[in-house]
Amino acid sequence: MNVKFNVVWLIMKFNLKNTKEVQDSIARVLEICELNNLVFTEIRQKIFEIIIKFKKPMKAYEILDVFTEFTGKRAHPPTIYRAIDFLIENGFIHKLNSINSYVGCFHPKVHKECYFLICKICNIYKECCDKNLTENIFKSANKRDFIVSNTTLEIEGHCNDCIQK
Amino acid sequence: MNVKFNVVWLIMKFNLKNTKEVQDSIARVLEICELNNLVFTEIRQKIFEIIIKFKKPMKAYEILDVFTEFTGKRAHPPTIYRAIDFLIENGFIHKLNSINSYVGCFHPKVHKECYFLICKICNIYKECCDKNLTENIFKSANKRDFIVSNTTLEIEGHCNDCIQK
DNA sequence: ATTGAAATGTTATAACATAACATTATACTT
DNA sequence: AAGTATAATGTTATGTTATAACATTTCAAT
Repeated sequence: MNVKFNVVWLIMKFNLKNTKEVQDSIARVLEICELNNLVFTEIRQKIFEIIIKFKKPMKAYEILDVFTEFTGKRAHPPTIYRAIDFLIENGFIHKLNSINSYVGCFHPKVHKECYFLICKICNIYKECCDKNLTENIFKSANKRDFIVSNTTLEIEGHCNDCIQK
Repeated sequence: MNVKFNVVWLIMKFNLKNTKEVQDSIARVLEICELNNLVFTEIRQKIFEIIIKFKKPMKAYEILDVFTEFTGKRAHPPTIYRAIDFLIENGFIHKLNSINSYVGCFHPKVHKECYFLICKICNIYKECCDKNLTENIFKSANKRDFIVSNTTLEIEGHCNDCIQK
């Protein structure tokens, strides 16, 4: 499938804009890399930027297309997936398993567990932390003699904006 | 990849045994189909049986191989995926998005939302209902002006048996 | 300068899933 | 019972998501 037109359209539409939120997240990531001696290469930066600025969950091959578009040179899937691995590993982005997509993290390293609201209509997502809920999940699992290493909580439904319309 | 040996080995090992739990679930599903005029065809039954008796999350192509093995005639992916769709739609099985696998439901239609514990070591899963937790999730989402249509909660970690060892 | 580890480039293919259309089964009407 | 509409299945091909494997480059530490 030729996703190109679609992606270009989306880039134009959202222009990968630098909101305050996005800038803060990027600054925070740079800081974390500095502090932890993580090699935040050109490729990893570009890919992180694309994901965080896109504001919607991105498919790996969408990222690939936008990346290629941006840098001018043809990239291959492993390039994207390697960067994705790095970014997930360090908590800079998250994968939404229920829709095979990737989203930027707006408070990297601050939280251990968060969950996601995904609007089925506008496709926008929201990253949420709820300490109480997280504790509740751990407790529920522990009660069943289970040691939690990582959780996936994804909630699909309709966001407020789309309900209004 | 030739998954055949592996699957045969697994069938022999677990023998797709009819535990009380499995029997109850099958009986319950038959009942639900009866009540709701659902067409529970041979194919759908066989595939449901394989999944529920397997006791571990199954990949679609594993199901395909076991199904082919069982029925003696070569099946194609759409056959499996169609049955999977039917079974999920009616709440007889669930998909674990985080590991692209399918698991049988041990209390079909009784619950609306449940969550899953997946042991990283032995690969066994446990389907759990926690009314309190479910309510908590809904509340947390509603607080953020979000109307929930469906949730995915998958918890990876270590089960008690594997911790003991 | 040398070298060793990490990152990237490149090709190929594995793993997961569905589109599209042909055929068969079923159950409902007349 | 024959006709017919709908659902289910068969079949081929292909779309989508992700990784293996090996070659090359980069870059910091000695």
